[in-house]
Amino acid sequence: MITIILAEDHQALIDGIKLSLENIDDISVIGEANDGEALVDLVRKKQPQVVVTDIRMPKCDGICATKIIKKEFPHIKVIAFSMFDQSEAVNQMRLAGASGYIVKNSTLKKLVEAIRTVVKGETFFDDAITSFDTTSKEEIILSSREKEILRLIGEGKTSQEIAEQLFIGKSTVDTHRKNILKKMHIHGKTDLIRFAVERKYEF
Amino acid sequence: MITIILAEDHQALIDGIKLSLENIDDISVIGEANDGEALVDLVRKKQPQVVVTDIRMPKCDGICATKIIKKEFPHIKVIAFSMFDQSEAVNQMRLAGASGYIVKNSTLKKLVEAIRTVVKGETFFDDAITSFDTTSKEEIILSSREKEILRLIGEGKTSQEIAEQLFIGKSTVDTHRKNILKKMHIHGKTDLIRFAVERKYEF
DNA sequence: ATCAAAATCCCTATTTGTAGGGATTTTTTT
DNA sequence: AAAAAAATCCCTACAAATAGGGATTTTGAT
Repeated sequence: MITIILAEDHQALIDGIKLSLENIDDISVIGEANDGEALVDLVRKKQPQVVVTDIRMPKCDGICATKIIKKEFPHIKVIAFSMFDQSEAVNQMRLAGASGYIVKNSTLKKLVEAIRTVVKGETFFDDAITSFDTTSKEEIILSSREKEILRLIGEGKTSQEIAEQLFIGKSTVDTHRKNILKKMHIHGKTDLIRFAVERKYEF
Repeated sequence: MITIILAEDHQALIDGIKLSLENIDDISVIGEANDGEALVDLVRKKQPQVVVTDIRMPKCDGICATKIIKKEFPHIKVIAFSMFDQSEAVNQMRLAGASGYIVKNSTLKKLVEAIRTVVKGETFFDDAITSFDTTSKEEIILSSREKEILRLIGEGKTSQEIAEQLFIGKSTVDTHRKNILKKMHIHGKTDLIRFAVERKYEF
């Protein structure tokens, strides 16, 4: 019997997946969580064989949760379950230690296949994943100040407004902005905002 | 027996909802679609009592599909099922003729409740919907050129690049930009991009 | 054929962001 | 205590977007 824990901030999706997996004899859902922190706590308590987690989640995202889980329990397999085909996110999950990645608009059959594959020690990456750079070893780590500023950018604030809110100079905000762009290999405000919007959960 | 059709571009979610509803005696899922066009076709063929549809969908979004359905079959109730609490989207769905609105991270119980409520002729709007302007009667209708430009803005293109791609002047693009901002009561590029990104399906 | 809407273009001015460079101070880690 | 990382600030220059104004042409519908 394969024991798994589901993490996903949309309860309807959890309910749906759980119900579907009830018909699968060799898989048992032993827990569920709606955010990263709850997931990590639950994993510590129940120690499942596989964790299926969304990437975008409140409190501590899938990447963050995976890092903690893999550090404490290297044998537990993690499968990322994402809404979008974001190559950067895939890569970050891979670096965090995830063994599989499937997009949400795939069928539940694929999920079952992925679960069975990772428990065998193999990896399972969805065909739908267009491009992910297996060569890249660099981890994008934003400092807390950078995350804070990125969040405010995503909220639509200008550098000037952010500076006033944080009681720092506009030049400082601009510098952080530049560093964020550099770290993420991004050019232009659109990509920055897209990034901020797509990651509009807690950083 | 309440007959319903589900429309949602994420198959996993459809599978989950369908399975959950199988245990509900008075509700029967008689069809499913992954995009707006397929939904409208299916509704014409099967004429369900209720349509539960995502807003963000390929080809013809939930708003567009709802308008067509309500025009051809005013008696069919439509419930919007959205990922986000976007007040603008809620309002547009309401104007298009939707009888209900629930966010996806609510439980399936709420969905069942919503379905039973709308068949009685009542409306069901999720408590999670923070603010939606019931007074506003204005429908935001972007012209096809404006939609095209909004899409390109969302892809990260600058006015200059858009102008070159469409073989028009930069000033024209700027004018369209201004008109889009005005029509949507939006200020600043961030909101514009947020809008474009959140609506990154076909317009 | 006429009217309205859509699409096209230009002007000025201001604000905001990007891209380089450099520099200091504070905090954290080793 | 020394090294590394994070956070702070400033400079110049250029590109891009916003906001106001006005104007013409094309297209679609009655």
